[in-house]
Amino acid sequence: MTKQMHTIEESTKVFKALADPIRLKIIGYLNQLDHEVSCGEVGQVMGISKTSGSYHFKILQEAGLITAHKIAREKYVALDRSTFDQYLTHFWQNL
Amino acid sequence: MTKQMHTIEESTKVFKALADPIRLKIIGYLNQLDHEVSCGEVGQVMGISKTSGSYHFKILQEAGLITAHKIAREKYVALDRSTFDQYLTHFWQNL
DNA sequence: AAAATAGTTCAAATGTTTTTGAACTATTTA
DNA sequence: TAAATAGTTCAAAAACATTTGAACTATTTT
Repeated sequence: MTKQMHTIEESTKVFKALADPIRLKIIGYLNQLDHEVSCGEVGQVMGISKTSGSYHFKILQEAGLITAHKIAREKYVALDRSTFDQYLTHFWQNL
Repeated sequence: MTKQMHTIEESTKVFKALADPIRLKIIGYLNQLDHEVSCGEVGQVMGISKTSGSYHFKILQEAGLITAHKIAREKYVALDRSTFDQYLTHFWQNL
């Protein structure tokens, strides 16, 4: 609720995470589902290797764009919409 | 006014343009001024070489984030807020 | 006309991101 | 217990982005 200020470094990290076609497609997929899914499922749908998937999910997670938690063998991810709101929909308020 | 759909490639180009600290600072500078300024002035304020400035303005322009027009020797730039609105403030509508 | 100024272009160098496959950990199934 | 499955890590390779300086065009000033 309180006004958030972001450093240039934080903003750069978020926009770098968004600046890749695979990651944008992952975001689009997670958006239309709107519930948690395993990394493996997403990777299959995207047609990428598990190593590549692991790399891209790490980038998204470190930017705060997805949340993740492990259940047994599997890692489940979902969009963190608050981060999108802060950096994208409220872009001008942060600059 | 009409609903705009963007390809993954177009979105990637815009987010790549935003994914750099110098370019984010340029955007912040142009935002607070809210009138056209020459590339030279912006470059000086940012403390970058004219070659580097030329490169960054090209990236921003090709992404549609700034408009530019030449008057004699000088190139004047300003933010194109409609592009920011389409890709950032209306991010979810485009996915 | 010569010198200065604003910006672009080019190629080389440097730096960063992404992909790949092999080896690994942890969990589940047979 | 052995084999299969989900995901991570690592280092090397490949691909891409950025910086640099020199050479260039076009305009303005002296």
